[in-house]
Amino acid sequence: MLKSKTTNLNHKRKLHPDNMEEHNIVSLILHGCKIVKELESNLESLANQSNVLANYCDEIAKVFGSAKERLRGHDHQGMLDDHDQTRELLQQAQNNIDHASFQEWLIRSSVCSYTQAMDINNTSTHPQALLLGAETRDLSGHIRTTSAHENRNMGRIEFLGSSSPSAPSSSSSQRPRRRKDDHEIRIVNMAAPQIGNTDIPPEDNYTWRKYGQKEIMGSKYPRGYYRCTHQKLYNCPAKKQVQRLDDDPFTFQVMYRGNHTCHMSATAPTSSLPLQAAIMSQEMAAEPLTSSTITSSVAIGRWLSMEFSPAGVGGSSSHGGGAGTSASTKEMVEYPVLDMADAMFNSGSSSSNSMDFLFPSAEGKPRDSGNKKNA
DNA sequence: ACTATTTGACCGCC
DNA sequence: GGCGGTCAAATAGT
Repeated sequence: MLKSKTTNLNHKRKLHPDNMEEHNIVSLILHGCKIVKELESNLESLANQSNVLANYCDEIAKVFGSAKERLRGHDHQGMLDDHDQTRELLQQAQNNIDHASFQEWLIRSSVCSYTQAMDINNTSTHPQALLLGAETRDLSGHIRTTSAHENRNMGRIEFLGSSSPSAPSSSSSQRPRRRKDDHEIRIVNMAAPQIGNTDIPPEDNYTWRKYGQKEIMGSKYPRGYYRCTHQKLYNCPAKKQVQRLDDDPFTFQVMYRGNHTCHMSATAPTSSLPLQAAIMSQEMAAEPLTSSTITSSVAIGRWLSMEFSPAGVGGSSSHGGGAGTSASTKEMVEYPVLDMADAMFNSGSSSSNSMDFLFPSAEGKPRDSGNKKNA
């Protein structure tokens, strides 16, 4: 009857306690950038010293690999939400490194080795999947996705497709309930925040509203039920269920159901950045997204997922609405990466911060009116 | 005042 | 009938 509020769990899910880690990661990236620059400046003189070059490459790969890992483990905690400091630090990185060489490095670097991850043709890629490096394949209606590389179960993603061949007949009850809708189901394992409130499900750059929690038979931990915050406003059907794994309480299993349609809203902010437009179009092809919720980790996930790999992208007809098209394969492949680099380094004259691409302002996020009860 | 979360009840499906 | 998904009143937080 009367609810006893458990206030200790009643924290807002926007808490991002470890700015320190964020700072460390960016510092790591900065360090990597410096090494790249150093290598670049010495490249000619070291051209015949393969050992030294190899050491440089190792170091670069190590530094960025480490940053990558920490980003992947960290972004779920929403670190990129509060990014003024990050923005500033990356701006320093921008000043620290030559534009063209970084573009080239981006293309060649192991940071972009999320390769298999990226399947632009795919039509059901979740941003989180992109971030975690998911590969998707259409298996006759049964789509399954797994992490391209990740030893831990974090990042493992499965696309299960609709599991309800028998659509429920629309109920004639007073409280019509839709059950087992036709939306595809995607399952993602995500690491729990290691710092702060580990009860908080990892961020996935959407805004969710919890509408239920249930003890599940045979499971140690309850399952939380969330729906898109914009469900009411934009009739967005996206939902997710979050549950800790029995054998690994530090991992959440997140089941996504339904695609976000809230980006359709005319109120959703738009971007002027060409790359973001390209990303948007890819996102649109992949999965409806609200531009207001394309936040940095998604952008970075996209970015990191890009690779100079014609095989991976060449056949994509849905590649970038913004990119126009009949460009050579290489151009088409490079376009997103170069564009991203352009976005980063072309200080441009526009007042808009080029870092906005990576760290869009939080103010763009519309707040939802919520489903107020008609008491 | 408004929004988000909690939680018992309700309901559909197996 | 049991389980899981959802509803919605109560309540906490801002």
